[in-house]
Amino acid sequence: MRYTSEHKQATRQRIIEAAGRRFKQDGIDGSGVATLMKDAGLTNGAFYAHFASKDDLVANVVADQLREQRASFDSTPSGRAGVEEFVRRYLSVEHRDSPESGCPSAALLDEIVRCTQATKEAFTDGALGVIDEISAGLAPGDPQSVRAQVIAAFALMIGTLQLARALADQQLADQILEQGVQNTLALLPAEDRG
Amino acid sequence: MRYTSEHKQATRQRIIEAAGRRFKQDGIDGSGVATLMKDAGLTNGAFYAHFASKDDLVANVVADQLREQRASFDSTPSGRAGVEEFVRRYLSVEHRDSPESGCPSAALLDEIVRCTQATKEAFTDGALGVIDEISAGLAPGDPQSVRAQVIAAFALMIGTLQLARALADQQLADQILEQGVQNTLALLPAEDRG
DNA sequence: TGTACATCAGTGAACGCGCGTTCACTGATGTAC
DNA sequence: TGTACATCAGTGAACGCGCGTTCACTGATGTAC
Repeated sequence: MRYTSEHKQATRQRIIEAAGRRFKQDGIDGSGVATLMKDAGLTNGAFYAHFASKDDLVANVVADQLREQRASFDSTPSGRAGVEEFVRRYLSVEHRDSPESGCPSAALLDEIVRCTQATKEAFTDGALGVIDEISAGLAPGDPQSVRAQVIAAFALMIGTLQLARALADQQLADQILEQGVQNTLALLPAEDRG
Repeated sequence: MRYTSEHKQATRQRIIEAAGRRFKQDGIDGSGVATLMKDAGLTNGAFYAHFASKDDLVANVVADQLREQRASFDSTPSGRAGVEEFVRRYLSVEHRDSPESGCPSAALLDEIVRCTQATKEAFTDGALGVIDEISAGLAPGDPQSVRAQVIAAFALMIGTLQLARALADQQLADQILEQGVQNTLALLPAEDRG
């Protein structure tokens, strides 16, 4: 089956996106190459025509996931209102109950810590991209002025979502999400700047 | 080798503590039973005399880790000063660089999400124990009044430590820890109550 | 007190299985003539 | 335009390995007499 180079690129992207969903659902260690390829509608042997190793895929998936998250924020309204909407969606029951289509940091952060240097670098670049995107939304003229607050808000959202997911008591988890929204909004600058 | 029942209990505890360290370093999925037993100075076959399965061990490790964390907080000075000391130690470079002897939530939270119900229940009970211990330290007469703030502070500390560990840029990670201390202290009640 | 026996924590080899990875092969398409 | 050939994305079986788990066995200790 000889195809155009576009075709191969499209397949590669399909593998990366399917792996993103699977990793967030079952963990990186918990997802085998054969399963990932089946998710993408292929057999295991084709994997190494696209990636040098599973570690190589992981780094690409992390980069792609954060690029995607940045893009999703880019399409929300700018300014304080947009950020508030983002925070409420992030700390929603829907997001808590659907990790496979949600934030890669909340689902994978402590596995990423144990990954290769390349993956950690992909995470660093991607996470700073997301943070700068949010900062620019809040303070278009001077994103640096709010960056520390945005990082703190992001850390609080990640920790809150992880806690809400891990708790066996659903009512308590609901409460924690609600409180999380208030606490996160309080950490962010009240008015648009710049 | 017939021993007293104390001996068996001591061995069991040794396995649980060794597994705690190993899990926090290499992840739950990343730690095999044979490795865990070798860490405890035993061979793999003895494992099933102590635990029904690896899942059973995981639930016991999670419970033990949080009990330990609660006890470590119990031994810090009470009141706002003690909590501040706790926060600074939690968000220190030493804690960032030694996950194997650190907070189980920061190292394992998103793996715990994917564990059995028994493990999530062990986490829920243990985490509430830690949170109530901290709350009681801050407001001895009325811990409930500060519980939501303590939960938010805990979530922020977990997210911040995970971010600091995942970032490939160490200088940035250092900054994030420092800012994390300020933000966490700001979330907590300023004065002792009760 | 001294000896024979029962107990059972721990050993270490083995089980089937899924892991990441390799490789000989297939066959639809693009290209050369 | 029609045909022969080269390409190479994808197939599927196989590799050695470590996984979680099982099991026949060992041998130091506590107990019975």
